[in-house]
Amino acid sequence: MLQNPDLHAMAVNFQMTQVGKHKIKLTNLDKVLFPESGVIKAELVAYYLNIAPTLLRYIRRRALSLIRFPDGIQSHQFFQKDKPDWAPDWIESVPLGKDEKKDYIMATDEASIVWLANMASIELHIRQDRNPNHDRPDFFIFDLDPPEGQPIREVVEIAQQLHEFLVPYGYHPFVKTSGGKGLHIFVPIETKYDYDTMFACVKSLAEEFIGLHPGSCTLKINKEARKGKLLVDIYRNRGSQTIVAPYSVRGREPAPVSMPLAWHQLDDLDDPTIYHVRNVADIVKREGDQWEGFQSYSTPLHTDSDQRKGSTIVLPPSKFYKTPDQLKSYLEKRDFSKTPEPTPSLVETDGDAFVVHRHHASRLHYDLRLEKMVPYYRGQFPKACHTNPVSNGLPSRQSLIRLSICNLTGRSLRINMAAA
DNA sequence: GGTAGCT
DNA sequence: AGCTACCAACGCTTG
DNA sequence: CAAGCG
Repeated sequence: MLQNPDLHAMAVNFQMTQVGKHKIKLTNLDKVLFPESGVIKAELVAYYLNIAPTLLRYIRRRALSLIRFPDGIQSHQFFQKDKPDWAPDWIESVPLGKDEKKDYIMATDEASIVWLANMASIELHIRQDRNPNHDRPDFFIFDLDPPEGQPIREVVEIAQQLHEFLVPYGYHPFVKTSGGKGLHIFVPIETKYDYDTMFACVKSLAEEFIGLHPGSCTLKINKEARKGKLLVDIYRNRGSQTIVAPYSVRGREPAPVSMPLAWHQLDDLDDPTIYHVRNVADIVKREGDQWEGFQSYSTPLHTDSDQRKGSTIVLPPSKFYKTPDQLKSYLEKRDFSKTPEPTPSLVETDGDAFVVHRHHASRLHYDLRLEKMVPYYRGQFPKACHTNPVSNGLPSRQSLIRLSICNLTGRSLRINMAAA
């Protein structure tokens, strides 16, 4: 007979763990959350712990919306934004919303991710802004929402068309699965526009794109009006709207993950549910995060004067992207006899090479120069894009990207990119 | 999943 | 001691 | 104006 009433009540169905410097009580680890696939809570916690370092790149300092399924996906679910007053004091939060009366949960480290997972927070949704710039989004979204029964290959084709459409504006779109049949396209932007400005810009892009593909796409939410067409959902690009985070699990069978992909991986994507809670951590460990450097690709929003004209693109000034003309004047200004650096030069290689320079300028930093043979975009980079810094118009089909890596904090790296 | 308020 | 309620949000369209 | 939808 157990004498301790607490011990009796809990039937020892919990265990303590420590993640970093925080102790966390994990409860009901054998509870089945996904009945068909048999995924239990221990697997959810393990997944989120393993993916945490990568996941945190996309959710750190973002107010979260949790979708929780404490008794599994067959039972009731609910949103949660407000931090409960019984949460550990090391769970960070930020007052937001009307009258700032809600204390939005933010994940800042692996421990907070594990705490969320133990709460059966299967889905993590994020805003497009990062604390403390809650009125300045740093990416925009196209949510490609196919009509019932549309084959995934048709969704892929539209995503690729949208990709090709956006690149000439200087944007650098990224794609991920939604976890269902949809695809999400994220486009990083500089953190200097309010939501209204961003939305107007996205809307004008979407309207032009739909004009090019009126038979297959629509902006109309109305069910009748969009019969059989894929909805290009731009309406999430507003403050207080959210979208499922990269690497979030979805609350349906077979526990799929919203999986960031490289564009070429769409070429043979037939079933988005091959990416799920049981294999994504291993895939990322083996093959890497396909959105690596996401933030470094941010660009200004385009303006009306940035319209493509003929075969020439006018890129807006950017601290990350340089046009060949801008680079030419930069290179002319450099005098390598006055610096201790070796003069950059092309090296005879198979195409892949790298050089690291220790560069003690106004701030100590390291320059990493990567040279890689890459095929033109999808084998046929549009002529209109020949001044894009990624292809750089080099006759040898070689792209050079200069990365300047500055160690600012001793812990994290800031990476600036420019074509070179 | 954890708590509070009610019976 | 057991039961239940709670846990988001907003513009837009439709009835 | 409430309900439904994304």
